Parts: sequence; C-alpha cells; structure tokens
Amino acid sequence: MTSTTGTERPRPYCYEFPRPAVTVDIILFTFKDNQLQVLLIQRNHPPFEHMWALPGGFVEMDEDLEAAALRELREETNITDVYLEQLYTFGQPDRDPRTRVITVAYFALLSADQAARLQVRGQSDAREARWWSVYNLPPLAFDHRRIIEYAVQRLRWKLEWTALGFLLLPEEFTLSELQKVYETVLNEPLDKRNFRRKMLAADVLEETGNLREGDHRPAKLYRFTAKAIELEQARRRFP
Amino acid sequence: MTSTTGTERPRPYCYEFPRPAVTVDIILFTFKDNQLQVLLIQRNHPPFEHMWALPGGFVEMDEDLEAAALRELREETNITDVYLEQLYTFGQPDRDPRTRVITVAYFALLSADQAARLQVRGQSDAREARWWSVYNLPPLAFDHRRIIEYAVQRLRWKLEWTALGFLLLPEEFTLSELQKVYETVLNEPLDKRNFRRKMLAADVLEETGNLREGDHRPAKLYRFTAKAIELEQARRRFP
DNA sequence: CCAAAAGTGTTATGCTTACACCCATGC
DNA sequence: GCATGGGTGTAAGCATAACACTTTTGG
Repeated sequence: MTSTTGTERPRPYCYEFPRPAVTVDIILFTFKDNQLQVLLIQRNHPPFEHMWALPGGFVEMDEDLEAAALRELREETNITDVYLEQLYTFGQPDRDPRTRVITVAYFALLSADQAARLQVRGQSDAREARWWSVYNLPPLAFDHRRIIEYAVQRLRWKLEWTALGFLLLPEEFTLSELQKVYETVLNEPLDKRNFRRKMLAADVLEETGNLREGDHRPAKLYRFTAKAIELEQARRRFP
Repeated sequence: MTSTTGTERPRPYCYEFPRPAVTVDIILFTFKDNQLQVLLIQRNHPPFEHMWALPGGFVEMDEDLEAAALRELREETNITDVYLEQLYTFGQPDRDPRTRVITVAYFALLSADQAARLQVRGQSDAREARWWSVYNLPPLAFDHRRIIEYAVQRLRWKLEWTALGFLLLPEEFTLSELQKVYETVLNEPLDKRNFRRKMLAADVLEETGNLREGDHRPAKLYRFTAKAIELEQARRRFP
C-alpha cells in the first residue's frame, strides 16, 4: 500500500515477516419475539460503511482469544455472563479489502432476560446496534453472512444433540416456549407430547412452582438444573 | 525487544498496531502396527530444540488457511491426498516464548498405504520426522501435547458418529482390521458380531473380491464406497 | 490334529414414533 | 359458552445389546 494523502498514520510495529491482523467476531444469539435473533452493529466507517456486521475487534497482544471475545462483548454490549464457545476461524485472503485479516469466530447464546436488558454501548463513534432475525438479515459486511450461516448450522446441531436450547430463553419458561425455540431453530414442527416427554426425561428441568398467567390456561414454569450444561450428549455409537 | 548482538535481522514489515504471527499446525493421524499414530518432527532450533513438535508453519499473506495446512504437509512430507478439517485455534499469549503466535490446528487422516510410502522431506535443516503412538508420546514443544489430546478427542467423536475410521487404513482392509482401528481409538473392546452387522448395514463398504492370506483362515477384503465420506451421520434427535 | 482368526443369528429390551382428546382460563 | 393454548397415554415398530459356536486355514 502506498501513501495517498497526508492522513498517513505512523506504523511503529515492525516484523521480519509479514503478519496478518487477527480479530474475533461474536455471533450472539437470543430468542425474542418468537424469532431466533442475532446481534449486529452498523458500521459507520469504510469499508462496508453503513452496512451491518458482527460485533468484534482486534485481539490484543497479551490476551487470550476467548478473553478477546468476552472483552469485545463487554465493550460493545455490557454483557458479561454468556455461554461462549469457539466456532471456526475464517481466513480467506480477500475477506477484508484493506489488509489480510484472520478472524476467530465465537458463538454465544444469550438468555432472553439479558437480551431485553441489553444496552448497546454508545461507542466513541455512535454506532447503532440491534437484533435481527436470522431468517431476515440485512446485507452484511465482509463474509459475515457466511459466518452467521455457519453459526446457525452449529446451533441447529447443538439443539439436536444437547439440551442447550434453554440458554436462549429467560430464566423461567414454559415447555411450549422451549418447544417454540426448538421448532424455530430446527425450522420444522415437533410433536408436543414427544417433545415434553423427551425433555422431562432428560432430567435437566425442574418446575419453579410458578405459573405463566396469560390469555388462557396458565402454564407451569420451569428452570434448567445445573447439570444441564455439562450434559453434552453422552450417547455412544458403539456399545 | 531490543538489539542484543550483531545478528539482528531487518524488520521491514510495519503496521500501525501490533500483530500476532499466525501459523497452522497439522495433526496427521494414521493407523500402523496396530497403533493410532501421529506424525511429529524433531526441532533443531530453539526454542524447544531437540524436542518433538507437530508439523506446521507460518501462513503466507495471500494464502487461505486450509491451503497453508496443505502446503506445509506437502513441503514436509510430500503428502497431497489427505482428509483435512479445521480442528481449533489455539492462542494463549504465552504459548510461544518468542512472540505472540496464534495457531490454527488442522486435523488430518492418512491412509496406512500412504503412511508406509511416506518420505519425510529432508528440509534445509535435516530434521527428523517419525510416527509416534498417541498413547506413548515424547515430550512435546509448545502446547502441542494439549493440541494432540484435543485432536484425539475429536477423532474419537468422529469414529463414534461417522464411518470415517477407514480413512486411517489401506485401500483394502478386513473387517477385523477395521474393528481394531475402532477399538484402539475408542480405547475399549467392541462386540465382533454387532460391529460387523452395523458396519455392513451402514452400506459404505463393498467386498473387493480379494482375500487377505495369512497364518490362518483368509479374510475377505473390503473397500469403502464413495458415499462413505459424505455420510456425516444424518441421525436426528427429534422426529 | 491343533491353534488361531474368520465368520455367523437370535432373542429380549428399551427407545422412538405416531396419534386425539380433555382441561383450565379469560373474555 | 366458546376460543385458546396447556396438558396427558398408549401401542407398534425398530434399533440396540448380549451372547457362543462353527469354519477355514497353516503348520
């Protein structure tokens, strides 16, 4: 890259061999308004100015990758308590038009409680942030659409094989709400009786004793038990 | 870092913010001598001089991550045809004592045929390379032991849920050999009749018509069919 | 003929699936 | 009293798991 204007910045970090920049991006999911939603931030600088993008940023030199993801989440959304796991590392040479950027994508599940309380931090540059239904995304910067598609696949897989669906719901929820999460993510209807039997048999739910009052018959509220998260599907293919 | 001796190298690549180095490391598995084996290379430069390490190296600025992994494999082992998938990205700040290095680990399965033919390329520096049983590893450089443990977990998981075990075997193999692979990786004995029934029912094997002659009753040889690799376990948790 | 590995079926059990009606409440 | 979502059981089919003996070959 050559000098074009007088706005050149100093470049004091020098290495023997060229190095890519490394970022983390976070795909933060929640379940709101009967929709699977993902948090996006509107860019107000080039490239992809005004387009929407995943929250994320550069990894500091002395910080672990997961710590970087947590820091970015905290800085941009005030969120600190979230289920987080590494998703995949995307590194096509041309994914950022400015320079080589390799991004380590993290996958996060946020409870609906926290999603409702969420205040997007007014960055130095007052960027807008909002939830978008994953089935109705705006045009996205970089390769972020592909990253989100990959994350949805992973989420789908997780709900099929684990009981982590409740991480997207408020602390107390009804079985119908939980079923709705599964149906939305898996994108297909499920049998009510079988769903309830299987969920209760998994032994990860307990009744809170409270009821969800509404227009109709009140529904029992449940919370998930501590062991629910550890339970990463122990079923074995061979006896 | 400050100048210490006259051996300082020029550092012509300069950036506005500090950047980590990015490498790929490859965990190359095969099945040899009734053991699950992984390829390691002996280092002959500090740090960790004389210790063993995973094959790998720096990602070029214009090359995709997977391409980098394939290039390193080709350069160090002449291997070009291999099952390869991204495993995980390891980035603790202190994993390399020299400088910040983030490594994208790739997981590779090599057929026993190719493992036998394998010639480790005499690098500019004549490094030794050899197979090691994963249950009997030498002391390893960096965090490579942890990376291998993670890869073995993933391999175990893959064999439980997919039929990819045969990627570790020669083109033609007996069912007993295949069972031995599964038993070794899963680290437990399997029932012979159930194993055979399940494998044949999966409809990914075909008889070659040849027999393995040996000390005892000859065994039918099989190869896997093309669809075997696509078959990434389609079973669904919900109906 | 003996040692060693190859090869082969059946039964019991438990899980998965499909399916339809009554219940409690608010309006 | 009616509309709406909450809540419940059973039977058939299928996959899994446990289990032991015969066959074929080389030496």
